[in-house]
Amino acid sequence: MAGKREQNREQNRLALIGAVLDSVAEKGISETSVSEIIQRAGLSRGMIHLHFGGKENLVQAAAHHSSEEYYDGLEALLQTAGDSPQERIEMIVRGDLSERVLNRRNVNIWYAFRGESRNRTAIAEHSDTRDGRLRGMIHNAFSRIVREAETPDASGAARDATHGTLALLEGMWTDFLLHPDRFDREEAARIIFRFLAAMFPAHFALSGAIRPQQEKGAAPAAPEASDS
Amino acid sequence: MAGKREQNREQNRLALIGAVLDSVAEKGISETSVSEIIQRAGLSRGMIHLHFGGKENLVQAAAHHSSEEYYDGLEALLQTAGDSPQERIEMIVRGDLSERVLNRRNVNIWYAFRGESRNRTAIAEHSDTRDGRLRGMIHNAFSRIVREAETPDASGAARDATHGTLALLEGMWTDFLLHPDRFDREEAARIIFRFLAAMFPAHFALSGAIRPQQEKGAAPAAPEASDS
DNA sequence: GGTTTTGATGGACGATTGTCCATTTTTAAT
DNA sequence: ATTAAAAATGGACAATCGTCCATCAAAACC
Repeated sequence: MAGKREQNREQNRLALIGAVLDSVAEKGISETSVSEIIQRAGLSRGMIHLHFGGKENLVQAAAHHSSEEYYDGLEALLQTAGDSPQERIEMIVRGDLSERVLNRRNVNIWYAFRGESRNRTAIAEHSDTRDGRLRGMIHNAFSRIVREAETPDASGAARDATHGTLALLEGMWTDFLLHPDRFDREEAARIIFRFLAAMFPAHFALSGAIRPQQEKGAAPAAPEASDS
Repeated sequence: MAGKREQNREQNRLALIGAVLDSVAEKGISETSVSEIIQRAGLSRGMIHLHFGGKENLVQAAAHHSSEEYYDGLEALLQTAGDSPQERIEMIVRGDLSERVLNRRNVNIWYAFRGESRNRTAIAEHSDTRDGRLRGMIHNAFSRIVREAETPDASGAARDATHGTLALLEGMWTDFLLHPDRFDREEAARIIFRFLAAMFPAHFALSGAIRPQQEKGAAPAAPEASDS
């Protein structure tokens, strides 16, 4: 019953948001003008003001939307993971490095917004939200690992492991941003697990699936389906 | 000697570059207009076209300048470091996290340029150059460490340690970008060394001042039934 | 001191920016 | 079928963008 009226309305809202994200991913923020947006969305000039009250709010909504998409993808993956903390961490790491989450489009959008987040308050939240939610997921898992392991200074160890894992993931994203061609997802995951295995050998040494053989075997480079 | 003519010329060139960097750090790239730049530099409108041929080239020169500054700072620090590879790595890490290098101004500039680097070729080089040079420094040190330690698969270990350390540093920078207030340099360094100590206990265990907890006790009997 | 040379100035210029509204079109209600 | 309401249109508009050049000021040379 949604009403054709409201249905179209929402559809156009999403078209505008999608157009912003496409343009930001492809041309960058500075070249994402109102003209560019409405052309991509195939809508008229006034729609931005009508639906969002201005370009600024639209960009903010697009940032929020992108953030939600990122989390939906990650949490969907997490639901398919087992209950053990090491399984959850492994799923988070592999999910965060998977092609669905870590691809040219998302990385470009993410870093474009970050670069401008200084001024745009609402966009900074976008990054903060991600950080906060992801941190919570990882920290929960490490807390359990550390508790089981009866580590001295458990809370500190969990905190440091969380902070370190997040930093590693961030670094890998940056790596992908700067070298999308030569980026290797398997290598990125292997390195993270190598660090984790060194810190928690009982939990990650085997599950990490670290292959000692890293002769630069002609691993079939990921197809790298750079969209857009 | 220098000629008052040429002296002023160079001085104005630098004033323009400095104005761009100040503006980018403070207001972001999108708000760094020609008017903004010449106002900060206290020069006339035509200077940009005269000295750089256009705004685009000026911004590019500013990115290059910022990159050089970063490296000068880091290499100056490195000269005061000892010869041992662990000393050099520790100096790089602490230098990269020091207030002289990692501060709001630099981080804002760095990420602002990164966010737009997709389009601006020359700015992408700026990031690449940093990456290439820094990677070389770190990799050299790890190669020596790994060689001394007679690690199996030495080259792979050095490569992974380099990649991981770089990713950790990048992640810490991102952390600073998003939370400059609550960022803790000591904590960041401690976490990195904690990871390194876990990987190379003989080299970093003591200098890190944190005892790695990886030594499993006599009665570890992992409570986890599944693969540990 | 006069002349040449070059750096520096600031306004003119067309292009493009984002906002806003009078108008038209479409859907829902009567 | 008619009316009321809402959504969509596209152009007008002032403001701002970056470029460029005619003009001016001053350092360098003779």
